[in-house]
Amino acid sequence: MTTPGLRERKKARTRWAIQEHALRLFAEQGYEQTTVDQIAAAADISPSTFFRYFKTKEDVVFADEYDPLIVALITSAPAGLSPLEAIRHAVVSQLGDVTDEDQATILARARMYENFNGQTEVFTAPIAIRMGREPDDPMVHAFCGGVIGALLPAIYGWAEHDGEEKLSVAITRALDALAEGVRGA
Amino acid sequence: MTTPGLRERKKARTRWAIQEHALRLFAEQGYEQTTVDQIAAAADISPSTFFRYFKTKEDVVFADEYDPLIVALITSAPAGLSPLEAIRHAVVSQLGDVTDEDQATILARARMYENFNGQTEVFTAPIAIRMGREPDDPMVHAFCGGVIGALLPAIYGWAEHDGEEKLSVAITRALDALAEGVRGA
Amino acid sequence: MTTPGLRERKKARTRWAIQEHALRLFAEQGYEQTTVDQIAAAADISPSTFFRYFKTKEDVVFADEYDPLIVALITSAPAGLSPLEAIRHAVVSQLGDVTDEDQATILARARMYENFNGQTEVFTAPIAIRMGREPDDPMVHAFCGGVIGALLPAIYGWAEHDGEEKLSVAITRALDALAEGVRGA
Amino acid sequence: MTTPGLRERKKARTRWAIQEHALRLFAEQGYEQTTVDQIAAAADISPSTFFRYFKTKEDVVFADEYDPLIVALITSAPAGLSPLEAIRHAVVSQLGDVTDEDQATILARARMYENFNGQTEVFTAPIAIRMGREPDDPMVHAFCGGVIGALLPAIYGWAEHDGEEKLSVAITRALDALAEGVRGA
DNA sequence: ACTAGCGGGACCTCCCGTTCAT
DNA sequence: ATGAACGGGAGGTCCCGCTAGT
Repeated sequence: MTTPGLRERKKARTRWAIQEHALRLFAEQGYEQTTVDQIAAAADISPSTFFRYFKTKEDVVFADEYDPLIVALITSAPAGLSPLEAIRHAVVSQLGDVTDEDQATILARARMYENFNGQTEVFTAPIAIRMGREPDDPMVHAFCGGVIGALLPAIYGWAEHDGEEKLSVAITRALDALAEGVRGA
Repeated sequence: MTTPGLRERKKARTRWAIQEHALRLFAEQGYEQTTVDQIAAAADISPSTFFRYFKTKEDVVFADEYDPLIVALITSAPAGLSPLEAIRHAVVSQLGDVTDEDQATILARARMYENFNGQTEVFTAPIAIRMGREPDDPMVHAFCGGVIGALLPAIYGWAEHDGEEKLSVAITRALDALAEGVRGA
Repeated sequence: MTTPGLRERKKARTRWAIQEHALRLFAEQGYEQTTVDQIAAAADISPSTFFRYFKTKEDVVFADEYDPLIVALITSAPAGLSPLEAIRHAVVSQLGDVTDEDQATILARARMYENFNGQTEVFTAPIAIRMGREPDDPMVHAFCGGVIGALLPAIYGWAEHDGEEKLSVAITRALDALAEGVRGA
Repeated sequence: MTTPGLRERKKARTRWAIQEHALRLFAEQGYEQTTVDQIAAAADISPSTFFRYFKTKEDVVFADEYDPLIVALITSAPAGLSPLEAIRHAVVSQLGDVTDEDQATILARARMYENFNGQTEVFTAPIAIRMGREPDDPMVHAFCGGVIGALLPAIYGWAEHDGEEKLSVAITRALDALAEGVRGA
């Protein structure tokens, strides 16, 4: 078992170059506005090579080799922490020393979130009132985003099982799970 | 106050037909697999008419006239409820008597959530262990979805303001907001 | 024979409104970038009404009621003038008191000329050298534009008659005609 | 200096085939009446390949590799010739042995000139009278085309500089430039 | 009658899979 | 085996003719 050969190193470099340029372009121009051809040109490879390294354009954003780190951090968080605290611990730990490239990745991912932004207003507007805050307060967005994030997989799971149980049951369970995870059961 | 005239009624009928068939097809074949031409054919209109009513294919899913109802329900929820409980109250109320069309809309929206599913595993896997549940337990997904939902707007807002404050601060605040909203401050 | 009825006046006003807004939009955004729908919206009519007044989008630019004036001016120019001088006389006379609307029309027409600009370089570059001027000197462009303008109908006429005579003959005649008209024979 | 390789040769052949068939179809059916799909079918390629080689449909007509020849011919024309004579010399030289393909290109380009034909009548009608010729005499068209060709860039340049000087000044200069170039100053 | 709306079709861009030359 | 070129097909925009409501 020798040190990774020249081929492997070159492959890694190519992969890194693609991601690097793709994320930069996404940040500069937006995800939809950036074409695979542009990325390929920037990384000085052919478009087909792009697809050799990443199955789809989306994969550039979501292929992340740092994910295992988060997994490890959550797993190894102190046992007394609630799930929410464990995640906070892990995320904040990892993001403490975020490099420039990581920033680009994060930004690119976040940009893709724009697509989903539209429907949050349904919740943010009335909730802002209830919380006594402005409708564009980050805390309102965070909370409403969290609720929606909890609802979506519930609805999706319900839809997949085609109504075996009532939707309201699934939703109630999801929001309970959110509360439980936050509180620490 | 006259009757809305044939023109308006026809327009409304067309719009409804497009949405109806689009959502049905999305449910049957998936969103990506359904083409605008298919929708147009099913609704018995021309593809260009489709784009007259909805600027993009996505818009069919996210144009929802029932949203105001949710807003009203949250606003009018009993004052003592925490934000989370208020939302639960509103959502469950509205979904109590969900019609078939609503179901289709809900399902279609949820299907689009698939795109975002990829990254939840980062959290679900280790959290499932901490919660003593299976990795595909709906409650694990609900909680992790909620956390991600809270994180995304925080990250996005941070990216937009280009690092005025540390990312870890923004994230901490977001998770606190989630906790506060859940608990009821 | 009464004064033009209300209907006629309204029609004239509509026509004027269309042209007015169209030319304004062309000037602001460019011809290609302006859609008929935008023009219709600006003039507060429906797109189909637009086509009732102007057969095509192009026609807005080229429908010009002041053309007869130029014809009259050229015809009535002093007899001793060469053709070129007669045209100069007519054009300069009319353009002496150019209104704002006329300016818009002129500008719009000229913008459409952009499409033809590409091929002038073939002549301007070497001719600039021969004339001892810069390649973007207005006089170089004027002369080369003139030559091309004289060549095109010659070529086109030749193509239409499908080579009854040699192309070089047609071209020679065209350039001679240009010289003759300029000099005044 | 190696042979260009199969790849390059094939590429050149494809490009040539597209242009060949496109120009033929333009000549047969007119430019507007010919669709890109038809051209692609005739050249036995896919429509998307068409757009790989030419950014727009128009580009097929205006992409011309023979232009450098004209430049060279004008540049190397005898020093004593007036600009007009130099151009005549160059054009007639090149068109002396015009191949069939060249003919097609020329014809196609000239056909596109049709779009601009409309406004020449303003000049041709009265000028024909002054020149003592028929209104459709080729020489009348050549001369008037030349004048318009000279006027257009002047107007366009004037519009671009937004009226720094009077339009009549720009026009006078343009017509002077035409005269000067024709006469040989 | 006048005009709003729809149909049809062209243009052009993009993504991604596949084929074929090197 | 690597990668350049191509194919196929969808999305989205625009123009303009035609149908049919007011």
